[in-house]
Amino acid sequence: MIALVDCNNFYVSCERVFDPRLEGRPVGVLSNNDGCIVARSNELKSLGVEMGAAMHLLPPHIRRQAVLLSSNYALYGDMSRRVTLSLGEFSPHVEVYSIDESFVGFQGFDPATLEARGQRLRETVKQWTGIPVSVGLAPTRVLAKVANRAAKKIPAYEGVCLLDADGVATRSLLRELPVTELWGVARRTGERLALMGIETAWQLREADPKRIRRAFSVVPERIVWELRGHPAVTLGDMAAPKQQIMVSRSFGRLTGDPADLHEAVRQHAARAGEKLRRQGSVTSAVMVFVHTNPFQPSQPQYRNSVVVPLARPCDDTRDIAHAAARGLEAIFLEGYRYQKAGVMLLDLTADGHRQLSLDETPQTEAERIRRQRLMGTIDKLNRELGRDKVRLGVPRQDNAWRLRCERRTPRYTTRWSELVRVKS
DNA sequence: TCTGGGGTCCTAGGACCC
DNA sequence: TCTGGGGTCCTAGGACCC
Repeated sequence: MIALVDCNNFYVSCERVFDPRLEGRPVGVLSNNDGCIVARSNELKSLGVEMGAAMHLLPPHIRRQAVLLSSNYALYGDMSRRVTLSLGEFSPHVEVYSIDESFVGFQGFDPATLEARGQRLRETVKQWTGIPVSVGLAPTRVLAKVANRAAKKIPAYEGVCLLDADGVATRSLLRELPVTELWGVARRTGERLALMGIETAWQLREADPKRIRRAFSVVPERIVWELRGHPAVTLGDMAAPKQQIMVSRSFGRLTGDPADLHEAVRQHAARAGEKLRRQGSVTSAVMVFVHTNPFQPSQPQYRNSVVVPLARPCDDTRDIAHAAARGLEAIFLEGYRYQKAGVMLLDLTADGHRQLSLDETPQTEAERIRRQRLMGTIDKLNRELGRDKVRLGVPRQDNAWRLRCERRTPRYTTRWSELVRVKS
């Protein structure tokens, strides 16, 4: 059996841990740039606010009632880590699936004890971190997702729902569940399944796996097997190094100034370099992209990207930033108002496995070590003194690409200076 | 004024090889 | 009238996730 442990309305719950006045009120957390809603309390859901709703399109009466906060990723990331640590007390098999969800393996545990374990897990996480979680237990990951959904929605479960492969509860839940509510089935697949007469999870479970595979691919076929209780979905090793690293942001306001784009791209390149070194990889190609605001079709539209190969795989921010700058020059056009720029590192390999190409002069060992020390020192200073204490180049004040985040709460768990805030 | 950011996996199709 | 067959590798794009 496997448990899916999912934090309830995670970002909102994090905010509530540090500000109990938010309890019982409609609370929303906004995306970067305060653009749209990415987390909602139950009270906000009841007001009919959809996930992803654009902030500037919210009706005035909702804006008056609701508490809308900028996202505080430093806080959420740290709280997530604490929840994960707590889960480790209950099983040696914890797969962190996202910032607010983990699969916890209960292979070999006495099934009769699982519901009680689930309850104890909930209570423990709540007590140790302040975060409420729901627990779905089932023989497969897809069914554990279904169980988790039931644990959240049906009060009688009290936050913990255990489903077996073929029980009465499983059948009745699957019969009621629209197929697009399943993990791995979204709108596109849902539309095509509907044409085949498959609209509920139960109907998909009863479908012929071969037929599903022919019509789609192995992905939906695996879901059929999982619904029947045969494990077919295994997660890749979540701790494995990323195969690509992306850093991109929408700008705080549109800009056509090349200096703005250059600064943004340089910052993104630096952040990407940090991520790259943290996982001990090197990159051999840097992709840069820019685009205008697609939500303003009346304005001239432009989007472009370019891949800049590196002479030699590296993890040096200076090389990455230089390549990114060249890429930007290649695709930048005057006369447009840009909304977003991004940097992506491609062709990642483990450091130490880097290959020399035939025509390059090998970097001397001393030079390599010198670079490594420099980057290591910058990363260390930034870790210890706070992000961006040391960086290449200093952005101008009031640059257009700076994020808007006017409603961010203090980073309670990672910044002393913000924890002790004296209001005058 | 104003609409997020960062990933993975799979498949189809082209290039290329013998 | 007629133009092989099978394999690998790579890339672009689709679909999905939170």
